[in-house]
Amino acid sequence: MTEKSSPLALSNQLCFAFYSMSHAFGRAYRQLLEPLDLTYPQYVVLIVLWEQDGLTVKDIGDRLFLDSGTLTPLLKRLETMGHIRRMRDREDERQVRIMLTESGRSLRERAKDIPEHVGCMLGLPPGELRALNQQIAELRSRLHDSIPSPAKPELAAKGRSRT
Amino acid sequence: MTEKSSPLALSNQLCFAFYSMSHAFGRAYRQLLEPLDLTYPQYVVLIVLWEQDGLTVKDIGDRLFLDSGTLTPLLKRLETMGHIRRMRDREDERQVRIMLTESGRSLRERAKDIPEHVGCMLGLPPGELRALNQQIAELRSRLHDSIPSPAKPELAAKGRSRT
DNA sequence: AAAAAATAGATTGCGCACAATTTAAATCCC
DNA sequence: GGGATTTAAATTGTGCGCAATCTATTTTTT
Repeated sequence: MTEKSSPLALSNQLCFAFYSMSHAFGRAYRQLLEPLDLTYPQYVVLIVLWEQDGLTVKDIGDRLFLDSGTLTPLLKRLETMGHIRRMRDREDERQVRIMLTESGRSLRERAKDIPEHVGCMLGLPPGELRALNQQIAELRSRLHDSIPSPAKPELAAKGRSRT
Repeated sequence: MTEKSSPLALSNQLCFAFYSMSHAFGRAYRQLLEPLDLTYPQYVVLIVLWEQDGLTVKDIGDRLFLDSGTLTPLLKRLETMGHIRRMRDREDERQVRIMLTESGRSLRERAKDIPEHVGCMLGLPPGELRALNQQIAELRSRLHDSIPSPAKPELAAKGRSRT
């Protein structure tokens, strides 16, 4: 077995393909988001809130597969920038709700061309993009299902019990 | 246009698919690598060195699309753990060469079943895995080609001039 | 030969991402 | 009603990942 065909060869590691591609996306988005003074994770959080305002930190974490250790500092920075407000839920004070401000809402208009920009960079027809998106979402589910973890993403934990 | 079919909808963001999948890989590998006391990026660097010992920091950076700000601290930790040695090149003192120690070489034997483990988690036939790997590598090249950057990965810069 | 330019690696600063732990609030059980 | 358990968010600690800058060395240009 040559080095190139070894299961350990770098070029055979699907994980590295995703790792490096994710960083390449990060670098591409960094330039497109720089005029909005946003980082890529901040932009992703705003996308979630543009779809549905008033979500809790847990809601956002479930959608993005991120935990509160990552989200709390990030949301505090967005609040400092004036794009959101963080408020304890009146009915359940364990929960913090995230509301968009006028400034946060207005960023959506400025961001609306970004996906098309990136689509041009990739040169991927919409049908292929959707197919790849769907394939990756399925693989992600399988990985999530396979990871024994106390803080499992909600949708993976449904219907499953752990011993 | 409904929220779900908007170009800004989270479920339509290929970047988020890669971002979240990369993190899912990280979590999966964390458990498999914990017995070897390695982080995922350290493991990826070792994979490169198992293929070819004695590479420079720049060589490793080119292979992994990482810069020296990321690699230098990581390599120092691997050195502290006793898995590698860092040495200035005798002929060109700008370059630092990375040599595996006996400890670093022996980790390869312990790591050899990890890709199969992950393959089981994904449930992807080898042919599909290779096809996906190749498709992602192609997309990564296109993204790299599209990013105007002073520190462009070497292979993207070949044959291209910038004005 | 000497100055200028380029290259390689290291450092600084900042923003994540995650595991583990802590704090506060809500729910459940006796 | 009160204690035990669970849940949500925050905090602590650590390891990246990147941009910008700095230092040292090599190469190129004058």
